[in-house]
Amino acid sequence: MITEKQPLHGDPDLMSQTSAERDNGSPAQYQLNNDHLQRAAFLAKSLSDGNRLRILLLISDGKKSVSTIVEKLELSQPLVSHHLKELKRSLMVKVERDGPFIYYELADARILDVVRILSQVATDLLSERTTF
Amino acid sequence: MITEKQPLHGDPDLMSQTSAERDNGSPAQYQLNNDHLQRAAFLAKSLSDGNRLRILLLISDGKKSVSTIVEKLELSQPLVSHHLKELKRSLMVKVERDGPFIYYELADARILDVVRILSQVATDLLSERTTF
DNA sequence: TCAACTTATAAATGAATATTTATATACTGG
DNA sequence: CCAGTATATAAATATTCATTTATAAGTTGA
Repeated sequence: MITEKQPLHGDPDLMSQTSAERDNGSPAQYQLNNDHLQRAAFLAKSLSDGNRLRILLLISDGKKSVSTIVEKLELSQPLVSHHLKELKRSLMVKVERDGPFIYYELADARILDVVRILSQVATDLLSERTTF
Repeated sequence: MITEKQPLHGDPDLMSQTSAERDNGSPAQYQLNNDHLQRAAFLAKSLSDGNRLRILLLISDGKKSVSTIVEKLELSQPLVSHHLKELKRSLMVKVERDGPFIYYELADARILDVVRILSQVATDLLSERTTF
């Protein structure tokens, strides 16, 4: 069997989509086909943790070492490493070594744009809900 | 009656953040404080599943009944209901009843903007990575 | 009321994930 | 090489989550 219908969660990577199986009839309403959606979902998963967003925000104005992130965010060092690994897996950060230090930097400024929009939308949705 | 459901255990809500505890020294670099990041993370979690993105895309050009979503996306009805519940929890969909049919509609067009940006960023990050 | 249809919920299962604690690996100066 | 520092990884745990199967609940027309 080659193609399963459900996108199984095996050991996913950003590039683990091989399909372009069927277009389901719907003419890619907004230029978004299923592969596009899967990739977007993959990035969204990386953005779905508050501590990772704090890390992304912190490294958005220039590279920071792991120890700097640990100090500024008051998180344990293994936890920061764990989250950085996830962010690296989704290609959201660039990594650079300088001696014993390893510097992480936001890979694409649009990622922070997305976070800002999400924050604004969340605020608006909440106010719409509570305004009546 | 319409939108209020009894929580099973104590499931979180978009508004479960009450803090504004500390600003951690960092001066809200981009107008984003910790609460903003938590709310953004909450929405991102709703966007982190491919099937939910498929649903959001489908209902982005007008309300659709559950059965329509089931047919077009070829997902089981309980699975669609489950995802719609999650989308409702994050306030991303508006719900409207008409007889036996229940129609779901995208609550805010910017949500689809976010999906598009994420898709584009993912594509770009992949090409940057594989181009060398 | 009954029967058919539409949608929601419950229970079960397996996989993913965030966090902690403990340990390993890698780099540098002496 | 050694000691110290910086970072990563392993193991363990508890929680969350996507999916399936089965069943309930709400709506409408007869």
